[in-house]
Amino acid sequence: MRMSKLVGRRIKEDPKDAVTISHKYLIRGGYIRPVSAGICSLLPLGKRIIAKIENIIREEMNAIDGQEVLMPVVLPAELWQESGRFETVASELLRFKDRNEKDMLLGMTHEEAVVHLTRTEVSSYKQLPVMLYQIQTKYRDEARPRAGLIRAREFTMKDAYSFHPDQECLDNYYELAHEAYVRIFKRIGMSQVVSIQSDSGMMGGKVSHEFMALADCGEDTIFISPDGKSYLANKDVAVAAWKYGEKTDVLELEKVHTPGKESIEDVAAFLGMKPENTGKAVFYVDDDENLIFAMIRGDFEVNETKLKNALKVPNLYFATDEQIRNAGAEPGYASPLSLDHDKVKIVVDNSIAASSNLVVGANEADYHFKNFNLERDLADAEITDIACVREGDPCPVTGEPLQIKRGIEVGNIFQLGTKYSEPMNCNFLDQNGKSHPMIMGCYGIGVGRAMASVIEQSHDNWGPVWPLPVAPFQVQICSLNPNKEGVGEAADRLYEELREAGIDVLYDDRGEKAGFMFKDADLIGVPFRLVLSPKTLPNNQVEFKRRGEKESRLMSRDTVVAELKVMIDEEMQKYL
RNA sequence: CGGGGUAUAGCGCAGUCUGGCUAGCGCAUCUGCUUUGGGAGCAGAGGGUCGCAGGUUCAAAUCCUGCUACCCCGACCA
Repeated sequence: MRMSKLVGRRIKEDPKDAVTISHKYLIRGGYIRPVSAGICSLLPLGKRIIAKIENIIREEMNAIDGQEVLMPVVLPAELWQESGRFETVASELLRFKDRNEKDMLLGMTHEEAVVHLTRTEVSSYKQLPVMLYQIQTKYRDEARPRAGLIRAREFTMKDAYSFHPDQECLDNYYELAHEAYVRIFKRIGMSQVVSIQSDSGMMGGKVSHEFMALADCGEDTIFISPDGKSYLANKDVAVAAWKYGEKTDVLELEKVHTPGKESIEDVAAFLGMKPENTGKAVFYVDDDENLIFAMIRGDFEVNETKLKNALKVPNLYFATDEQIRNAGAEPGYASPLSLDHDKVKIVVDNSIAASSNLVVGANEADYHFKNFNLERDLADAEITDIACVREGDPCPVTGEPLQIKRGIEVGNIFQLGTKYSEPMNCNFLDQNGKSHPMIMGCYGIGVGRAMASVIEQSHDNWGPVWPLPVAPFQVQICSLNPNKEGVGEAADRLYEELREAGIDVLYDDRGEKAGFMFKDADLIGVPFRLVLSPKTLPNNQVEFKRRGEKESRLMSRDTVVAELKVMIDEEMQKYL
């Protein structure tokens, strides 16, 4: 590619709206252009990178017997009504009507579509297991797109779906898919990707992992053991080996006057105690307005994801004061004592069960009780873990203090089970001619998000430093003073030779000032740079520099093509 | 969906408070000359529905009303 013809201008200044590194460089380098909030076009440079990422993904999916398909972006609502998701998924699903007033939607994920395909094409145990995948545009009507490609409304996704006759087969394949994902991210050149335990959310299913690119701008919070491998989990599901201290003798309940002390900190300070000597009450309601009373020790926060999973409800909302009063409790002074158990579902954290003589509300303004003990005062409560892990809490595996990191979710894998196959009648016949729903897994990768994540992890003050396997070009030629000493003609010849050698080469033939071309080259981030100039060409030499390194060195013009081929091969080996 | 901010040339901005010459600056673009090792200089040129719609006024980028879009924080997020 000749730079004089390349569409996509470089921009000298940071765009005012961009906050993250990847967003800035994707705009400044001429990789993407925004069209609307969370919607953008890919320019030639961006498209080249995306194509390389897609090909790596494709190779690895094919290597685990995946078959590539392409499903529609526009789907009929009836398909989503079969699974029930047309109603349950909220406003991220863009719905519309066609000219015949038929309900349609833009696909945001394709479980329904792939089940539709599989139930018509696959019916025997002899055909299983099978995995279908596609690389396709998805649309999610995000409430708040941000950070360029990190959270977009329209984006490219690789989504794969596997079908199995039994759980063991899925377990085995899930492991294969996990290994394929590890290879994919290594080949893309992301050095810091971890697979963590995660919540499966609206996708359903039990076992799931997220692949997180560690980056400060990431939206997800991850807890990691200090060794970086013993324990890794999303904050939504993270657990810790909490030590709650010793149980002590149960004391008599004692009502105390605590005027105006509503918060845990105020009450504890007023009574000369610590937050961990108190019990905190948090009220929620679910979609059916059932009231839920969650109780946890004062020094912890309730983890709503854990609570949702414990209650098996999709959504929880903070209860209003009115709803709390209707159940016989007093906001700010709510108590597990004297609650109407018929009107409220009670869930208690392990921390409460493990503690003695806590301060709790008295269900009466300006009063608390001392010496609450679960086993005496609330014996029938459901006890489980609904606590948020805190930084420094002991790792459940090693006991070391857990660390917090931020991550960008670039991929995820789920075991779906029969969540879709059962309601949608995706069945197969076993050896005995008996019909069973297929057991499913699904496996996603955000392609654009992966490109942005590579920049987040691989850049310097001048632009991205692309790993060779995904770089838009492998080699860039800068021709300085092309009208002197035959530099221009020599650069033309070198460009042709490199192309004939099968090397992806970008040729800056514009004859701009050196600094101008170098700045552009930095923004394009091509791994290998060759400079031809009147300074070295008369000696039959070209300058060679790796992107990201300071030092350059001279190469003989006669051997440069061969040397580059070797270097490219060696460099590619590092990512396998 | 709640809170905050912005909207003037392709990009970045000034001008708006206090209404008043032909709406300005830097970068980018085009022409010519000089330059050429980390975003060059000189000279010239093109480019605007001042987000949209109403209103006030002799006069609106500027004041008033409504709307829209975009960005940031939060809620939400397979």
